[in-house]
Order: sequence, then structure tokens, then C-alpha cells
Amino acid sequence: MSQTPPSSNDSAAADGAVQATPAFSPLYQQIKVLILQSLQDGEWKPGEAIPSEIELAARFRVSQGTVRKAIDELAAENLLVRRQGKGTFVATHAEQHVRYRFLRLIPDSGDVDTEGPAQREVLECKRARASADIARTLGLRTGDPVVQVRRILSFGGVPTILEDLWLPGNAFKGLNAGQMAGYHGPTYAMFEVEFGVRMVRAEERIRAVAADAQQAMLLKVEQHTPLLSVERVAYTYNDVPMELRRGLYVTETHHYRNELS
Amino acid sequence: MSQTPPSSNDSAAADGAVQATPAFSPLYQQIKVLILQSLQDGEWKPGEAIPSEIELAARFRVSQGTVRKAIDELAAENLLVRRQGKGTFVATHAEQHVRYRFLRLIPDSGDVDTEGPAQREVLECKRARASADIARTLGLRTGDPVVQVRRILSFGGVPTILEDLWLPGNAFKGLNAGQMAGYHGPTYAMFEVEFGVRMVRAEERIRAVAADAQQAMLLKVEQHTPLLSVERVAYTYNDVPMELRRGLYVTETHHYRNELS
DNA sequence: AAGTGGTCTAGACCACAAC
DNA sequence: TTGTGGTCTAGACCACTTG
Repeated sequence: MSQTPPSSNDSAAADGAVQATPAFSPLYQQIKVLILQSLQDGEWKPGEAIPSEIELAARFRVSQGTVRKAIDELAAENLLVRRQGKGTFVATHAEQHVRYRFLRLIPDSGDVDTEGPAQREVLECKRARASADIARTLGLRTGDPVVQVRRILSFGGVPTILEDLWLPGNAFKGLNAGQMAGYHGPTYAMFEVEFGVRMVRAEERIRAVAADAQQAMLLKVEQHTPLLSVERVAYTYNDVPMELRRGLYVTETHHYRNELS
Repeated sequence: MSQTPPSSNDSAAADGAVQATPAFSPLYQQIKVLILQSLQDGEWKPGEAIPSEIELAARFRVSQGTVRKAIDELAAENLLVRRQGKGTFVATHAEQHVRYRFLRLIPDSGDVDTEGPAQREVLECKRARASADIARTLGLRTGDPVVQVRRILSFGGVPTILEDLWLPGNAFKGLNAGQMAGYHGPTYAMFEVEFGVRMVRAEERIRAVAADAQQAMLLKVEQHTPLLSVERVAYTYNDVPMELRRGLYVTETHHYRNELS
């Protein structure tokens, strides 16, 4: 960790490109990258505590304040969770207060708790080969192995979400319907435990569509009922796409909630 | 600004309630409130620079680092914008890179720039009285004066958004169709300039609905076409609601983009 | 009591923008 | 050259958790 000056750019020349601007990178950003690296490498697993700020400061040969700023940013990105008096922990989808952080559909009453968690029914869970567009969004090649899942989520017995998931076959070897249905808690928490894959962020594209005959049957609504089409790409560390998900949401008694700021 | 100790709780007893925990509030939070107060009071207007960190530190009798932390949080909330070497500025909807920050509908191509800004057609702009539910969400009483606007936004000549807006009559006295249609740039930027109202954050509830006869006609689509229903409540400083907006989005060539993290 | 994160300070220096 | 925000440090002390 060079300190004086804070190395203009530590990254080894990956290719022959020459940067006109040396891209000054603050020390705390370099520390952030190092911590991120340890997270990726699984040195600290979801739910575990990472070393204390003082330990990390010693390890990286910087002041506690610099480590603090790096951790602050990682906490702001929901990769770490700070708990005063206890330590800093690797974020996980299994925590109570962030459960279903990525599920934005809530009952119109707003009272998520009375409803409880969704009931899951797995219709299909099979190995397949990636089509061209699925391969593209998952960063694979056409024909590469993928796991495909189709399921229905119900709230209070009412089928509300029909979802198709595509996952890279290599990372999710051995995923089966039993796991998808049996795990208690968010699917993403199961992915962490069973496959060591932690979803960090996601992008969604939302449209309004009309239910076709099959979709209407599965969701127990009239054909042509307007549905929310939610296409999600979820990413692990380092912006690596690890899931494509296409969902159809019934919005009779629920709505998709979003906060703009 | 009490410093030793950092006043356990400065707020005067608003009611007779006794707090079991004194609710320790860090100095920088108190500074944050003071800055927020100045923003609300219009001491610094959108687009203007606020005093330098050193000046604010002197004014509040704290160190620069404490002011910095307060400003950091306000910048993270998009209330202030820092520009190295120049100063810290009050955020505004008129800035180029945050224009239409609250409009999440983008063309499927993803290329927002080729499309350019929306064409606005104001169908209606009238004074009215708040119905019960509109009064409730705007924090008014039923029958209080409101301004109601109906308009259509088109992209490349294609009508895409049909919107109804309700605004508190007192704050938006004198708003007329000419202003709504004539202003170049985001409507929220016009609100800042003409009425001194800055929208800080908003909540949206999204559903899929079918176009009725009138909506279909106005948006030039088939009746029963699935549309995205977006109900937004926008807030100024201090979580005061200042706008209710009900929009219907055509999602044939556009989609609502959302980022989860 | 010991260890963790959280706050606050003061000072030095760097990067950027404007004059 | 000056003034702004941005980084980095070192140390003191506070608040929270656990033993």
C-alpha cells in the first residue's frame, strides 16, 4: 500500500492502453478494493464478522480513519453492516430486517407482517441450454448450461407472482426443486448458503402486459388481465450477472413500491 | 451548540411525553438540522452555493470535519451537490445530469439522448377543491383549494404518458397552463423557479391496469391496452407532501427502469 | 473491564477551479 | 496565487455490547 504519494494507479497494465489521466485513486478507495477482494474470495462469509477496524488498519498499514471511510462506503452499498459495540458484518439476505429486500411488491394495506412470507410452488426446475439472449445477459455463450426454474408465489393462498429464473449452470450445479421449495426464507439467502453466491444489486425493467391463456390459468385470473412484467438481472460482487428473472405480478391487491430520491 | 457533552436532546419538550432513552444526537446531526433549516427558509436557493465548510464551521462553532460529515449526508440525500474546487451547491432539478431524475420511463433502446425531452400538451389546468383522499395524501382538509393539471407527454411525437397532477392551492397560486407547457426543462425545475418549491423525494405505487375508453383515446392506443399506473406522492423538505401525481405509461417501446441495492 | 464501532477535533497536505 | 472541497493522520473521548 503505497502512501506517499498514494499510488496514482496501482492496477497492473492489463492491456496496452495508456491512460491520459493517471486516474488518481484515494487510499481509502484502494482499501475498499482490497476488502471487496476478500469478500469475493470468501475470506469472510455472509453473516460473519470481518476484522475490527484497528486490525484492518494494521493489516493494510493505514490509519483507522482510512479503513473507516472504506467500510462506510461498503456499508452504504449494503455489502457490509455495522453494529455498534459488536463489529462489522458481511451483509446477508437472511437477516430479518432486510429480508425480501429485492421484493418490491407489497399489499395495498402496507402491512407486510400480517400477510407473512409467500408460499412457494415450484412448477419446474431443470437443466437447459442458454438461448442467445439469455446467454448475453448472463455473460455466457449460447448453448452454455443453465438452470431454469418456474414457480408461483402466493400470498394468503392467492397466486400473485409467476416467475421464471435462469441461473448459470456452473455456479448452480445441483440446484433442484426441493431446495427451491424447501428453504425457509428468501431464495437469495438459500443461494448464499448452498452455492456461496451473494446477490449484491439488481436492475429491473417494468412493463404492463396482458395475461395470455397459460399465464392466466396459472395465476387464476381472467385472460388479458393486466399484469406487471418485471425483468430482473441480479449481480454478485464485481457486477457479475448471476441471475435473470422474469416475473408477472398480479396487482389487484398488491402494488410495486418504489422510493425516488 | 452545546459541546461537552453534546446535548443529549436539544429539542424542547413539545408535549408531556417522557423519553426513556434521552435519544443521544451527535453534533453533526444537529448541524445537519441547522443547515436543513436554512435550506427550508430559503437562505440559500436552488443552484446557489452555500458558505464554505470553514465559514459554516466558524458559524456553528464546530470543527470543519463535523460540518463535513453533515454536508456529506445531505449530499448523499441529494439535497446538496459538492463540486471540488468550487464549493457546495443547493441541488436543483434544472441541472443537466440530474434532469428528469424522477422520470424512470426510458426507451427500450436505453438511448435517452436520441429521443430528447418529452413534448408536453396540457389538456387542463384548473383550480378545484380537494376530495377526501387527495386532501389526505396532501395533508390538507377536504374542500381546500388545489390546482389540478392534466397533460400528455409524448416522445418523438408518440403520446406515452397521461398524467394528472394535484398541487396545494396555496403554494401554487397562479399556476396556469402556459407555465406548465412553456417552461423548457423538468416541471420540477419550473416549480423551483416560479413557486420556490423544491421536490426532494417521492414515493411511487405501481400497478398494471387496462386503458378505459377515454384514456385509450387520449393515448391513441386500443381500449384495454395494458398500461403502467404510477401513483406518486412528492415531498419537499421535512417530508411535507406537495404533489400527488397519477400517471398512465404506455410501455410498448418504453419501460420503467429501477435499480435495487 | 475490555473491545467494538461512533464522534469530534486539529492539522497537514493534495486536487481542482478561478483569477 | 488563492480558495474550495478531498484525503489522511493521530489522538481523545463516547456509546454500546459482552463477559
